[in-house]
Amino acid sequence: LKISASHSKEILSNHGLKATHQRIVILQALMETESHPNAEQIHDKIKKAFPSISLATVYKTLDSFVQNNLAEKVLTDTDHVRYDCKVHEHNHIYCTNTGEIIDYEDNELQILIKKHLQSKNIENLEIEKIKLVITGKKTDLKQSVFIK
Amino acid sequence: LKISASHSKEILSNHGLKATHQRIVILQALMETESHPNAEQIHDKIKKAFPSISLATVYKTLDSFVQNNLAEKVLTDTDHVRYDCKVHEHNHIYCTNTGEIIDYEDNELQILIKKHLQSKNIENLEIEKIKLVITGKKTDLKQSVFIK
DNA sequence: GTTAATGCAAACTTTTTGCACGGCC
DNA sequence: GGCCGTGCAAAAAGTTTGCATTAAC
Repeated sequence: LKISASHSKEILSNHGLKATHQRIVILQALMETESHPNAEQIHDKIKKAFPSISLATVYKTLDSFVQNNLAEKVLTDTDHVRYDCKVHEHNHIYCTNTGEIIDYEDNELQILIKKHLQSKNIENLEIEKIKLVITGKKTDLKQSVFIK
Repeated sequence: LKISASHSKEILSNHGLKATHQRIVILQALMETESHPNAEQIHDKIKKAFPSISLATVYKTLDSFVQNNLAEKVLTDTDHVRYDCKVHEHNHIYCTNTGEIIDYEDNELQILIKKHLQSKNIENLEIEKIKLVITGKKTDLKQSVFIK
């Protein structure tokens, strides 16, 4: 999802963040990268157009995005933290062939699971969100997973 | 789940791993720790009774457990790798208050989700396993989450 | 006896921190 | 102009590696 600098600026303001050049560019990069990048990948991507930007700033900025509900950390089975622009509750498919993390949106599924959990009535737990993690292999590597 | 040294030894052999003193003790520690520890926590726990054990060995051993399907890495939203004894497919509850990872087993749920995914017929994906991650807060911190 | 695992220390990778400087509101 | 964000470099945290020693089968 490509967004303009002014739109990025607007999103930052709406989330109570000062719209610095660095944050504008990092948010743009995060929103237009589908692959759930880590801090270093975002830094690499931005450096071409903005060579002075520091990796430490990317770390700090991504942290501030998470604090302000603009992004969330993605759980991986390696030890690396990756980021996902927070749009709405969605699930992830981990491809064990390629290491990709693919978004899987399925509102019906979300409702199905929540209904089930409600019926189970888990005591002493206030559920904030749920996420299904599907691990598998893309069988046709030349082609993206097609979500019906 | 407490297990004896001889039982631990047996499990290791059954998984094709040489039953060294270190591995026996690490497996015992992992099985009896409900909190999904990381390498350092396991090392700390073992050191009391086995002061010469090296942290590097704990890392190597946990890796070998994962390779041999005795354990699996747990995905956290921090950057730390934690471990879970591999028993069977199960879900996790992350408590945002305490940082705990609590197992949630619910076979009905597993079946429900799988049926749904089958009906959705996701193309080009061979599903290996699914795991639901529930994020929430334990409302009564003095008491453990009770799974009905 | 042979082969593989362990312990140590050093290296490496990823992330965080402190502080002086600069830019946004 | 005041305050917060940034860049730099150094430190910290977490994990891996190489190699000589030791233990399992």
